[in-house]
Order: sequence, then C-alpha cells, then structure tokens
Amino acid sequence: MKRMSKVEENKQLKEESLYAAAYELFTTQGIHNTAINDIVKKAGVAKGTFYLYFKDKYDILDKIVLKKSSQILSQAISETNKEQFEKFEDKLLYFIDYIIEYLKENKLLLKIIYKNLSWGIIKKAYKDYEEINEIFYMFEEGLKDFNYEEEEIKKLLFIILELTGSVCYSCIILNEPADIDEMKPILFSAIKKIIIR
Amino acid sequence: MKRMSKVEENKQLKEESLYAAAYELFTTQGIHNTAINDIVKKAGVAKGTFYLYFKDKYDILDKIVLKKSSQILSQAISETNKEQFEKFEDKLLYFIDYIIEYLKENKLLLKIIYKNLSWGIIKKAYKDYEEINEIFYMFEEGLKDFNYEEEEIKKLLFIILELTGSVCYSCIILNEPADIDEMKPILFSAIKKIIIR
Amino acid sequence: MKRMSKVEENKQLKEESLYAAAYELFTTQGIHNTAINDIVKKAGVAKGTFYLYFKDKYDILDKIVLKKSSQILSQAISETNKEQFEKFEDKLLYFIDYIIEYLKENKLLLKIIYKNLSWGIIKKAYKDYEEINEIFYMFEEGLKDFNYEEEEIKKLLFIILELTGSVCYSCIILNEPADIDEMKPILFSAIKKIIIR
Amino acid sequence: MKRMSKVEENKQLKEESLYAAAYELFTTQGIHNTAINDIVKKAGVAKGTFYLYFKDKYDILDKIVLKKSSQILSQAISETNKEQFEKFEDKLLYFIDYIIEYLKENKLLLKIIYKNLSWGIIKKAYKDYEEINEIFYMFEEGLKDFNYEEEEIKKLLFIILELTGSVCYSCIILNEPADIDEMKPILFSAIKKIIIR
DNA sequence: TATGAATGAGAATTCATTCAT
DNA sequence: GATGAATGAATTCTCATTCAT
Repeated sequence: MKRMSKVEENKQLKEESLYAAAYELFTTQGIHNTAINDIVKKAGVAKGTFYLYFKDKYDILDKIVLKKSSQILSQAISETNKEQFEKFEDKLLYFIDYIIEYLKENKLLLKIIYKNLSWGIIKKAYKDYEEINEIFYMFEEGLKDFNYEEEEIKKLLFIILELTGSVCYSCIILNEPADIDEMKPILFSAIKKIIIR
Repeated sequence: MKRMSKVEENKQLKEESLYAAAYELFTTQGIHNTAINDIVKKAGVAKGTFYLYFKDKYDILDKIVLKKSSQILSQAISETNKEQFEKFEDKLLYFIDYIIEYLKENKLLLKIIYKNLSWGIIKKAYKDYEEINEIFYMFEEGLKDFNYEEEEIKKLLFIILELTGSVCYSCIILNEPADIDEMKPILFSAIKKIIIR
Repeated sequence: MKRMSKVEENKQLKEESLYAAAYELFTTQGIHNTAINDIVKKAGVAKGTFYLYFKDKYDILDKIVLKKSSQILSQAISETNKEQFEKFEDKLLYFIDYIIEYLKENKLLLKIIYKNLSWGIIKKAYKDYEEINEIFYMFEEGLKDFNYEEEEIKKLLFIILELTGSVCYSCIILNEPADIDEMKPILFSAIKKIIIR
Repeated sequence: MKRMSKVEENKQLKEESLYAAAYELFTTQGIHNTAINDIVKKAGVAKGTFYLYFKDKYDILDKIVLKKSSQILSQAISETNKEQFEKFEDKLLYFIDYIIEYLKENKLLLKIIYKNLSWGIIKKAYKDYEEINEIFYMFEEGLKDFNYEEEEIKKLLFIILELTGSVCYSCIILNEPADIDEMKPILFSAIKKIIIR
C-alpha cells in the first residue's frame, strides 16, 4: 500500500469513522430512524464533513451494503477454496453454509443488506473484489459435466443466491416458517436438485 | 351481508378512498415521497380522518400490502382451480406463472409488496382469505405420492414462494440478471426439480 | 331529595361519570395531557355529550376544583366542630392539621387544586356549602377577645389559608425545603403568632 | 470576561432575542396562547433555531421563570443592602416591600412566575446569583438574638417568602380578598409576628 | 337528549442542506 | 478541507368543535 500524507490519512480516518458510525446506527436503530445528524455525532465529525464524502443518507447506505455484501461473498469463496471437496455439490453447499452461518451471527447486518444481496450488487463487486469472479469460476468448473451454457450457469448461480438470501432473511430475522437450522436440510436439498440437469 | 346504515356506508367509503389514494400514490411516487397530506387530498377527506382509520403512513402501507398480496394469491389459486391439469407440476407452474404474469403487469405493486410477500403475510392472510388454504391443500394433494410430511410440504411451499418472489423482483424491477421471460425456463425447471423427491 | 325521572337520573349519571373520569385523568396524567377525547372515552359517553354539560376542559376543571376544595374545607370544619377545644388556637390548628393530613393522603388532588385553593374559590363555595360559613364563624367567635374588625378577620383567615396551601404544595409535592411533618411545628407556631394581636 | 468570537456573539444574540420574544409573548398573551411560531417570528430567527437552544415551550418558560425570579430577589436584596436600618424587622419589611412593589408594577411577570417563586427556584438560583445568599445572611444576622438554629431560619425564610408570593398573586392579580395595599398592613404585621420568638 | 364521524386549522418537530468562518 | 450554526420547508399529528342522524 502506498504511503499517505498526514492530510490524506486524516481524510481516510474521517471517512472510515463515518462508515463505522452509519453502519452501527443503521443496524441498531434502523435506517429510517437514523439521521445524518446522528451519524456525524457518533463519528465525531462536523455535519458539513459528511457532505464532503457522501451525497446523502442513501449514498452511504448503498456503499455500506456493497462493501459488506462483497466482504461476505469474498470471505466465503476464499474460505471455500481453502478446503478440498470430492464433489462440486459439497463445495457449493460449504460455500452457501458459510454465508448462512455468517448471517446467523450478524443478524443486524442481514437486516440491512437482506434483499440487497442481489445480482446487481454482485456485478458491481466484480470490479473491486477479484475473488468474486471465483464464485463464477467455481460454478463453471463444477458444472462443466452438465454441459450448461455460460448464460445458464449465471442464471443458476443467481437463482441459488436469491433463494439463499431470502430464506436467510425470513428464517433468521423472522423465524418464519421455521428456524434456519430446521430449514437448512430442505434448502440444501433444493439447491442440490437445482444444479442437476 | 348485513345492511349498513348510511353512516356505516359512508365510513366504509372514506376508508376505501383512503386505501385507493394511498395505493395510487405509493406505487406512482414511492412511499418515501408520499405524505399523509397527499393521501388525504387525493382521497378527498380531511387530514384528521386519516388518523381515524390508520395509525400512520406505515400502518396503511402494511394493510395495503397484506390486502394486495392476499388478493394475488387468492386470485391465482382461484384461477388455477378453474383449470384441469394432468400432472401436479403443471398445476403448480400454472399457479406460479399466474403470479408472475400478474406482477409483470403491476410492477409498481411488486415494488411495494416485494419485501413483504413473506410467510408472515401469508399466515396472516389465512384468516381472511379462505382460498389461501387451498394453496396448501393443492400442495398436499399434489405431493402425496412423494410421501412428504406435512412440515416438509410447508417448507417446500415456502421455498418456492420465496424464490418466485425474489426472482420476480430482481428480474421485473431491476432486469437483472435477465428479463423475467428469459428467466422463466430456469425458474420453472428449478421449481420442478425442487418438488421431486 | 326529590324523586327523579329515569331521564333525569340518566343525565345525572352521565354528568357524574364525566366528573369522575376527568378527575381521575387530571390527577394521574395531568391537565395538559388530558384531552376531552380521553375523558369521554373513560366516562363511556359520546364526545358530543361532554358539550351538553361543560363548555370546555377548563370548565370541568374549575368545577372539579371547586367541588373538591369545598369538600375538604367542609369536611375539615365539620370534623373540627365534633371536637371540644379549650382554646381557639387549638381548634384552629386542629382544623388546619385536618386539611394538611387530607392533602398528604391526596397528593394528586393537591397538585391540581393548589393554585386554585384561592379566596375566589372559597367565596364561590359560600353559596353551595353552608358549612364554609362556619369557618368564618369559628374565626369570629375565636378572635372576639382580640377585638378584630370583621374585615381584619377575613384577611387573617385568608392569610392563614394561603400560607397553609402554599406550604402544603411545596412540602408535600416537592419536599422542599423539608418534609411537611418537619415543617408543621414552624407552620403551626407561625399561625399561632399570626392570630395573636 | 473573555472576548467572544463573532459566531459566539451571534449565538448569544439569537438566544437573547428568543428569551425576550418569549417573555414578551408569554406575559402579554399568555403561555397557552403563545406558539413557538410566534416566538421565532418575533425573535426574527428561523423555527429550527428555537430547537437549537430549547427543548420545547416549557423549557424556555422554566428558564425565563428562573431568570426573572432570581433577578427580582437579587435586586431586592441589593437595594435593601444599600439602606441602613435600625431594626432587622424594618430591613426585612423593606426587602419584602420591594418585592411587592416590583410585582405590582409587573403584574404580567407575576402571573407567569407566581407560585413558582418557590424554594426550589431559590435553591437553583444560589449557583448563578451570588446575592441570593445574602438573603439568608441577612436573616441569620438579623435573627441571631432569637437564638434560632440554622434549619429554623431557613424554614422561617421559606414560610415568609411563600406567604408573600401567594398573597401577592391573589391580591395583585385577582384583587381577592382585597387590594394589595389594603393587605399590606396585615401581611407585614403577620411577618413581624412570625419572626419573633 | 345523545351520538360519534368528520373536520381542518394549527401546533410541534424534524432534518437535509448551505455557507460564512 | 473542516466546521457547525442557521435555515425553513416539509411533515406529522392533535384536538376542540360541529352537526347530521
């Protein structure tokens, strides 16, 4: 990483503290109930400073969601790649399970990113997070025996991630229609069936 | 149905016009951009009247989402039951397709109910909308050959509805990762695979 | 008491329940925080009915204060007259003490009448509560040896009641500058000194 | 006193103009009839500015009452100390008379501070107004021949101030049971009697 | 008399955004 | 770049009062 001037460092610090404050407040008291005033107070910067870095509340929100979502996916694929699997489906389920367990431990995060863990986010993340590509490569490699076309693979991946996301939200946050651990067998079985041609 | 007094009728009318106005405004200019002032003006009632029927903006929103979601499901199952199908999976896909087509035509509605077409809503709807039960009966009947337990059937139904909902939102509203019509074959194939033991 | 028609009885009942509801609400949640809506709901009558009996919130408040204040004074004098006293000052202090003890047990009442236990109220009460006159008679009789003029007696009575009222409020409600029981000796001594020529 | 920056000066100015506007409006048209809107308009500041300095209408009211009450007491003791008196009771009555005359000239002020000229206020005022302590010193000094304990002196002071306050309110505002000037002889005589052991 | 739905003026409060320092 | 006081439009919500039934 490049050396930064003191000014540069200070800027970085302020931005970071704004991110941290906003994340904390969004997750604990909700997006609706968080005012920019609250964010800057918690971050310990002046109100005007917020506008030097972000357009408005939804700008910082989007950036947080993108950041956090990418981190999860990136971590999940990275952890998955550390392991050895006999079959692709085992690898995929390990990956999915990693995400689920992560969200189980971070309910508040899940609450704000929930249906935003969308394809749009993933596409955006490609640029900044190299590892995200590997999710697709994993799929491509794993499914090559089934002779899927590239487009189909993307769609399958999309469907699986959407399903995982919405099941997580419902089961982890609302506990409906069942606890996430009770739901896992059905979810995993569904995913396994989906990828088979 | 019991005859209503003029007063009772009038009350009903006011409430209805508030629902209609709020729905219209929420879908066209967004929830965030709709003030209670706007709603009452459009409904042609006094501001105070709003608070006679609803606690605040989110109260009427919740009630609208519940109403509309139930209506869609109710309509879908009712339409499905009018037809004859050879196989259960055809019936199920007809039902799902009805919902998708409905949402395609009502993007604005989809936008506001999407995060709310949850199992919780469906459970609430049981009370007021008899037909909702029939969705479960259809599943039970259709899946009896597979020897699923009752709990498993509920979970399958949940998974399929969640998947449908989130795919609809992403593909219809965001057009990501593809148009809903392009997505349908994959989605339907996934659903078919999911129900098979 | 005259026999009442059923209609008459019903009216009386409604008025009473309005009084009771308003008193309960004024004392428990404050005058400021009590709306006419709250009163009629608690009383179990329609909103319009309130206006058949009272002009507004302050009308019923005034009437309650008058009623309650008069009751206290009336009760105090009546209880005092049941006893025998050697000296007038003993009688007067018994009377004052009765009031203090009563207010000690009815802090909430004290809170709402305090600023209203004024001479004005007492004057009004003369008409409806015969016994109130007896307070003045007691004074007249008790102070005759001092050769006070009638006007002076009235003023002394006024001064003693004002003093008692404001000391009660401060000591019972605010506990400032001391508890009412700690304050009594000084208060009583002051009163005794005041009446002596 | 420290020099203030322009910004700091401006802040002070705004706060002052809010105080002045609120005081003017509270006294002339009543607390109930004064809206925050009226205050800010009169003060020539934006509505939001009000909330920068005060929580709500009752916050500014409390602060005004505290300020004004302290000022009166402070002025009264300061004026009293300028004079020479032979006897303590003359000094005390001069002090009380100063207060009465002040309130006679400021009926509107009396109306809003009236039964708030309480011990609680005086205690709070100790911190900001040095001279308030002198009231107690005057009492201590003046009563030393009577051998009162410190606690008793406080209570006597309290009783005399309460009595003065409530008599002023009733006689100046309501003219009940008599004009304040008619009442003075009795009040002064009462006070004189109270302090004598 | 009694009702209670409807009214709508008006009060309180919030908050994103600006801009002089 | 950083600050934070000031803004004032926008919004929510209250509530006394009326009046047709």
